[in-house]
Order: sequence, then structure tokens, then C-alpha cells
Amino acid sequence: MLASKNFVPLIKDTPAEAEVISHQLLLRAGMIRKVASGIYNWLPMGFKTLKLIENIVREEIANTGSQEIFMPMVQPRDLWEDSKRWDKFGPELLRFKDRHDRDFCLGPTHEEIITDLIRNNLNSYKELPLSLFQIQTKFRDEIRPRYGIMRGREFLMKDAYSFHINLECLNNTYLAMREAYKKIFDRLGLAFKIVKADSGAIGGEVSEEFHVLAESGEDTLAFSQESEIAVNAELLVKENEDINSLEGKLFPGSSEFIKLAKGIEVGHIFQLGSVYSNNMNATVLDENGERQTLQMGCYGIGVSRIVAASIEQNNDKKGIIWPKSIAPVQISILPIFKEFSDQNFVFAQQLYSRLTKAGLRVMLDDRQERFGKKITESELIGSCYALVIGKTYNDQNTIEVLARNGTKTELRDSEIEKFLIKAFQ
RNA sequence: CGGGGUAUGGCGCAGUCUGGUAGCGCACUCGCUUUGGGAGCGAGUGGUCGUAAGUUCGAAUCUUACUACCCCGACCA
Repeated sequence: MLASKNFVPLIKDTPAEAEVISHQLLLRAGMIRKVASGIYNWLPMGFKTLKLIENIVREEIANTGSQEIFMPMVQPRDLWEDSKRWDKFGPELLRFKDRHDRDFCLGPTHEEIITDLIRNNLNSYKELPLSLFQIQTKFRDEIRPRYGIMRGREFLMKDAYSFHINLECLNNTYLAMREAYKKIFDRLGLAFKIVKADSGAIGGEVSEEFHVLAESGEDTLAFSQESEIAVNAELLVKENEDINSLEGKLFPGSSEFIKLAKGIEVGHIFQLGSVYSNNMNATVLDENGERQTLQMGCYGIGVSRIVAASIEQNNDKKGIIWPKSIAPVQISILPIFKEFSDQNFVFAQQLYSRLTKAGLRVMLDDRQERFGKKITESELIGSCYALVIGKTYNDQNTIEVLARNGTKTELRDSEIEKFLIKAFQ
């Protein structure tokens, strides 16, 4: 007997406050709960997926050579005055005073902190290039938080920053990050597109967005089927022009036709150049002993938003369909039994410990409930496979394997590990 | 911030127009039956109706103010 039950509070009726499917399912599947507008609790099941995504992101970013650090959420006003953003950022920047009446803000992003860190601790071009990243909670006092975790005010973000002596070196790191991002979204099992983008408030010259494709996406993407051309459609629309009227037209200066798709922005990479390093006077001496302003890049991924975006892309009437790499439960074991001493339940417990030892994420439904309730809930939370230990176990000594995609397989005891390990390779 | 809407047990809702002291489904607890697609029967627990003030013999219901939340717009990972 464990000292705690699973805390997975399911909701049968769709909560009225949730408009979009990912928000509805995250609530219904007991993954998140609201605390205030745009501010959420992450419950064990949702937090598990969040951490799985975080770890994939961490691994791939670290593979580029970037080193992980952790910067403060609370940031002093003077750094924001330095970068000239204290006034510019607007009310989205949540400001407050400490007991000594000094001004602070909750970090909506960390360019100020990292540029300050680097200018104080780097003196020579020999220490470049340098790439650092963190996975941190951000706070943006959005005018209108929406769609649950999709546009929260508090959210989890991976932000990486790179520093260079020249633009060529910046471009190299930028391309390496771009490749890392592709690997990340491949590993997350998500269909995505990379589009040219507007740099917005962050600033800089070159920037591209990574979008998870989903019909419910807030952004419209314009791309060519013949080539790699892809841009955020908002960059192509003229004033008063309907964005959907772009479909079938030609890209400016090209003979290729525009296709449109909806996307959810989950990543954005920038070549910032010297915007921040200029304002904040971040320099190093070059090989000639001359003072050079640093060239910077920054690279963001909305880790918590990916949880919602994944669901927007992969769901059905029954509930969530998690890609296997981020499913909080890969396998749910559903024994159908009367008494805890029944062979079905005893075997289920053995199977649970066997599969857990094999490194799989397994949940054992140990409730004395009927098949219908168990399978429905297993499907709602998006478990990849349900192993049913019931009728077929009693009659033919086989376990029925119900995949979330609808396919059925019957396996003998001795075949289970092999089958599942292969499925999750 | 502009426009629209909602607020009644954990969730979904009715009751508000035509004031009379709160109801339904689900969930939850107990018992018996049931156990392959969200079980059945019976018995229970739980709210004073977002907050405050007012009108009235009496307010979930009428009046006023406030607050919270949701949707459409600008912003963003």
C-alpha cells in the first residue's frame, strides 16, 4: 500500500469556462486547475508531461553546447532602464516595490539580466562564442489571458542567449539552434513549420518562428509547396486586406503560390545583433585590443504552451492523444476484477512492476470499477495503450492491448514486454 | 481599455420576468446487487444563491455599487 493515491481529478462535464479543446481536456483529464486568470496549478499528470517536454528541450539545447543556468524571476528596475525598456515595455511588465521602496518587475524575458551578467564577466573575444540557456517561469501581465495554458500570464519558457564577436559567428550559432529546434519538435512528435517572422518587441534583424500546425491556431502561415518559403502571413497582408485572401496568390518577388495553414507559435529564434549590447554597453576587446560591441542571439521555446499545442494538434472525441515521447502515462493496466485477491488483479500488479522496471510509464487502475469506466478514463487522459486483463485473460489467458489509435492486439504474457518495448522505442 | 456575457454544493444546470426562505443531473458516503464501453436500487452528506449596501414584514429573485471569470479586438513563447 502506497502512502498516497494518484491525484488525477477527472471531470465528466466540460467546464463552461473552457472554450478551446486543449483547455477543456487539460481540465477534464485532471492535468491543470486554475488559480486566477492566466495562472494555473499543474497537477501530477500535467506536470509529468511538462517535465518530459522540458527534458527533451534541455537535452537538445545542451547538445548545441549551450550551458544551463538559472536567472531570477524578480528583476531590478535599473537594468530595465539600462536597456531602455522600463517605459517601453508597457503594462505587460508587472512592476512592484520592495520594502525599501525600490522598483522591481517580474521577468517577462531575460535579455537584461543576461546581458548584465555577460558584460560584467566577459572581457575577451577568446571567451566567445558563448551560449547559455535556462528553463524558467516567465510572467507577462497580458491584457487578455486566454485559452488556459495556451496564453497564460505565468508560463514556462526555455530561453537561450548567445554572444559573439561578429555576425558570422552569430549566424552559425543561430543555425545550430535552428537545427536543435527541429530535432526537439521531431522528438515531441509534433507537425510543425518554420516561418519568417516579425521581430516584435524583442527587436533585432533576423527572426523565425516555429509553429505547431493545428486548425485552432491563432496565427496564419503562408508557405509554398514547391520550396522552403514560409512566412507568418501577417507580414504579407496589406492594410485592410483579409488574411485569407492571400491563398493562391503569388509570394512577393516569386513565382510560387501561397498556401495557408493555421499554426500555434511555440518557438521563436532571433538574431538580435547589437540592440541590447549597445544599450547596455556589453563589449569585449578583440584581437587588436579594440573594444567591440557583442553580437547577440536569443532563442525561446514556450514549454508550457507546447502542452496545449500538442493537444490541439492531437485529440479526438474520446480525449487527448499524446505522442509517445510526452505521454504522462504510456500504458494503463486495466484489471477487471471483483476481489483484490482475484487472479486478474494479482497479475495486474505483477505486470505493473514488470513494465515499470522495463522503464515504461505505467499506471495501474486498481479500482473495483467496470470496464467501461476504466477504458473511458484511460482514453481521456491519452494513455497510449490500455492493457485489459479481463475476459480474454480468464478465457484464453491473453491480454488485450487497446492502442489509443483504435487498433486491438491480443498477447500472451510472455510477449508483452517485447511488444511494448518495441512500440516505445 | 472598448464591446458582449456569466456568477446558485466539486462539475453541468433550473429557479430570477410574476419576492414567501433553494432544486435537478453527475460526483461523493453507506448498504445490497452488478463487473468488457462512463451500472442498478435504496438510504445519506454537502449550498443559503460572487461581495457590499439598499427597498420590503420577507430578497437567489427588485435597486445601486463593487469584484471575479469567460468570449471578440491590440500583444506574445
